[in-house]
Amino acid sequence: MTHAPNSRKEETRKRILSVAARAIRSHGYEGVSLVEVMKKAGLTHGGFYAHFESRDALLVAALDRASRDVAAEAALVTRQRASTEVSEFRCLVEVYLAEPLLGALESGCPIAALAAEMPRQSAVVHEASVASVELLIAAVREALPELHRAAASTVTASLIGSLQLARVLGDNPKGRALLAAARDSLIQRYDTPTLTQ
Amino acid sequence: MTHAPNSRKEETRKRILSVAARAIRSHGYEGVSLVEVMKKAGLTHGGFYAHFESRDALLVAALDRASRDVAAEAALVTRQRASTEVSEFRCLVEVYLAEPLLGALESGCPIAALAAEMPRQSAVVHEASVASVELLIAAVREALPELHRAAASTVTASLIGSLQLARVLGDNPKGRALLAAARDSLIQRYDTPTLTQ
DNA sequence: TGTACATCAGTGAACGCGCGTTCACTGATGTAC
DNA sequence: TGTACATCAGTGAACGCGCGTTCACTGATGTAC
Repeated sequence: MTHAPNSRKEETRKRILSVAARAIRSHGYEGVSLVEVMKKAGLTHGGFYAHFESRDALLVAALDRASRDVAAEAALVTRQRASTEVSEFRCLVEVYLAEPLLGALESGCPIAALAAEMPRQSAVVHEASVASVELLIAAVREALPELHRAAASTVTASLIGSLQLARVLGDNPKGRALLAAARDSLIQRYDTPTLTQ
Repeated sequence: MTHAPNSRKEETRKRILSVAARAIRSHGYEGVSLVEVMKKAGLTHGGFYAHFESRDALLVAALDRASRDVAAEAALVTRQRASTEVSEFRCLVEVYLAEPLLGALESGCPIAALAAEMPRQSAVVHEASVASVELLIAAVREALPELHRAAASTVTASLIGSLQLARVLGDNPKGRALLAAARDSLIQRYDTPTLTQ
């Protein structure tokens, strides 16, 4: 019945963070409103500074949270399919460019949602953004067959660019076709056994 | 000495539009401030509505202007090199992923700067954005060797994704390396004579 | 078990600021005669 | 050429609004005895 100290506060903080991790993806760094985030977390805005030092601190934590969530989902799908013949790279591409993401801006990779805003953020937010881009490139490198690991940054760029363009076209046949073409192209080109050309 | 009617006003409008075409790229749709745009055009903010019906109307016109500027530059470079052996596709890639763009957010393709914001804009701005994405894909298709035209949307996604990621890394060796890798990868894969594989 | 008190998560009013938009106006330009 | 007037591009004050941040407070939770 006794809780660890700070347990209730900690839960509230997690709730705020979870709302914020969705908000940065659906509205962008600059579109996030503290009042809205707190409201969606079931609180009034005044309590915010008991949990985060500043708006920037929230953006940094939310980016981290969103990145971890996407990485965890990719890892989960990969593990689930480990027994089949589906490669790690194919799993990554299919998670990253999954069709439901077209209509769910609050889900999916935060870098696809935020890349263009990253260079103009404050130093802390920019630095966290750079780190998160480098982590994504490293994750893509790990998932690629050894033969193609040098292409990691190019593949990452294709992933985020394709998701963005498909979302602009919309959750409709045009957007879905663009997404499918991107998946096919990446898998055909890079999902080859290590030793063949 | 006599000017055509509206000539002075027309010039002012062009000046505002030119400032706005840079502003949407350096600050995003949502980061554009009318007060700032007017100030940079050498005017006070009150006069804005004599030139544009609304903020949205400016965003639409600025996107159009920026898109045309980039297309014109690509066409110019292609024409300048027409006598050499450099292909149209290679010119496009080199203009689109040119190194000086790393430190010049106000230049370059507006879609790289705005893609993630496009799905959440008002109907008019979103529609203009979709049209501009489709125009870019069509331009890429035209520039590609015939053999590879089916890959137009995938190539476009690589272009915008690469420019964005390189800009996040910054105007430094890391950003330049990413950009160079993207150029090399695209040229190596797609800039092949029509009939060879 | 029951009362008294300390802790602390969350509330809501207030602040100064920049935004998009409106509008009465000023003053320079260009026309009429 | 010179004066009187109309046009119209641009000015600047004002509006209502939502923002990030601060802070005195309330009221529920948990501890001491």
